[in-house]
Amino acid sequence: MADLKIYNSLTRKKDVFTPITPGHLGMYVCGPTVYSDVHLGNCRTFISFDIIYRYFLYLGYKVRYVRNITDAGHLEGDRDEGDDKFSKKARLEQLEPMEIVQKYTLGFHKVMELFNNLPPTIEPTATGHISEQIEMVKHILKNGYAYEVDGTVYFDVEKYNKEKPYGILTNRKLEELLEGTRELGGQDEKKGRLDFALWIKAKPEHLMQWPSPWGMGFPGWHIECSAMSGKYLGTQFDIHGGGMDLAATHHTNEIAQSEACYNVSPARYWIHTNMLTVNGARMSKSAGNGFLPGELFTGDHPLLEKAYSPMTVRFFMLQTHYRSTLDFSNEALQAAEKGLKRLWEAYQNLKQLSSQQLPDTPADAALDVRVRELVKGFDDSMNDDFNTAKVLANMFELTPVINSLRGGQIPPGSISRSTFAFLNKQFTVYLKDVFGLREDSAGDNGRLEGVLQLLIQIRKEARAKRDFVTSDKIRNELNEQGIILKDEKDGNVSWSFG
RNA sequence: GGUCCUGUGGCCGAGUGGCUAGGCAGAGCUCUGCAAAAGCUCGUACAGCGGUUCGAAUCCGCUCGGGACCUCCA
Repeated sequence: MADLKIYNSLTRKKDVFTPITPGHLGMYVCGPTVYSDVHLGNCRTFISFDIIYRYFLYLGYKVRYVRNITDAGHLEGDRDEGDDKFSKKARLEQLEPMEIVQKYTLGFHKVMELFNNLPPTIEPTATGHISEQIEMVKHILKNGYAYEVDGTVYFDVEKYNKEKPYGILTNRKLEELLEGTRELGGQDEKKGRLDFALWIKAKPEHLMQWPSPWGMGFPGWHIECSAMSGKYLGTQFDIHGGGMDLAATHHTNEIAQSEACYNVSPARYWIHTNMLTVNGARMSKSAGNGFLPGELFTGDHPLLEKAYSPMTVRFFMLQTHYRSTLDFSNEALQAAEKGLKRLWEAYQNLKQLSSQQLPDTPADAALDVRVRELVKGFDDSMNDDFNTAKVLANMFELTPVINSLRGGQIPPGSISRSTFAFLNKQFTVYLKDVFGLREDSAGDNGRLEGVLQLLIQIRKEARAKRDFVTSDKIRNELNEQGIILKDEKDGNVSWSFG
């Protein structure tokens, strides 16, 4: 099999992927902090990794895909003081912190399902792994890379940096980082400005706190990923992923923690997905320019001209490489909607063709070769750092061939039986299994189909009698209901939702 | 200020040193009772200026523009 190349943030180039254990993949992706609704930018990351997960499954790997739910700690701003996000939100909504967690976790899962993302194989929560996190902090303390001040434990970045480069993931030297850091007022307890908390002392009024060797407190905001990835994937595993915004702090600190604890770099390949932007600026919770998936599906947002379905959005994202920023606009979304429709209808035409008899030797050898090359290109493109956009381009090049085969513009038998089988299999597998696209309006199609066939039959009879008043009435009124009838060359009539 | 990424035809977007990306929109044609759909044809783009090269949108330098990170964020 051809090599799979992955752009590795650690080496800043495309590396050939070699698993630690042949045939197995361990992948950790930073999940959401469930104190509010996920917005579309978050979804992009999870969709990107869903495609990566699906591609490894397609390649036959046994994958352990761990994606955490952050439901503890995390202060508002890294000031090591004040409220954590859950307590704040809990007070705001007058709920228990765990009710907040439950509410937004359920919402998150619902959205993931709408986008047809496969669930990870393990989805651990931070609150469920407090003892593992405490153990890890103890270990780091014992190894001398952390210190305790009045119930709070800090990671000693400068000491660590003397032995191992701290900023390797983003290619920065400690001195440069120090220059960029502001003086933190009233933060005397930290020895170094870059030091970050592993464990934080809780004030009595804190809603979420746990006992520890250093008193009542809660975990710092990087340790959970280190503890849980270590627990479920081992101290070193294949792939660690997350949004690009996490690289500079969160992932940098994860590497430092794992090195300080186990003396090993946690992941061999780091994959970072790029941001979703709106009018050129990054979509983020704090900027307030975030779209919620629900607003998108209903079209209920000032910037949206209409509603867009989850599959349109998924397809829209697939048209751009995961490491490029993706700008969100009505025009782009509408183009995606139409493009997906075209692709989907080609797929349906392909299914219609499946029963045809084909020769062993193609009548049109050049076409036969071209089809094979395009289909083969699916794997080649994915092997080049998951180039989904290129795969789609190939699919679109195959679309007129499929449609012509169906419509008769290309005579049957032009391609061989084996080529057709290859096309049929790969087109289907890629569309559904690798890209995870599915029919949007799956619903009451069973009965609707029957009714439509009746109307199509009546219209056909009217047309045979040249009663175009009746035939046009049927077509036009169905059109108003959002159903489009299409007369095909051979006299067949197909329909689709407008 | 520091570390990076990026600038492609009307819009969105892939991309390899030399061969048509693709989608959407637009124009023409074929088919059709008409329409829609489908099929065919059409744009010769790569921020600017230099350099390397037989040859660069693709490599290097500079200039200009956009963005991310350095502070919670996928």
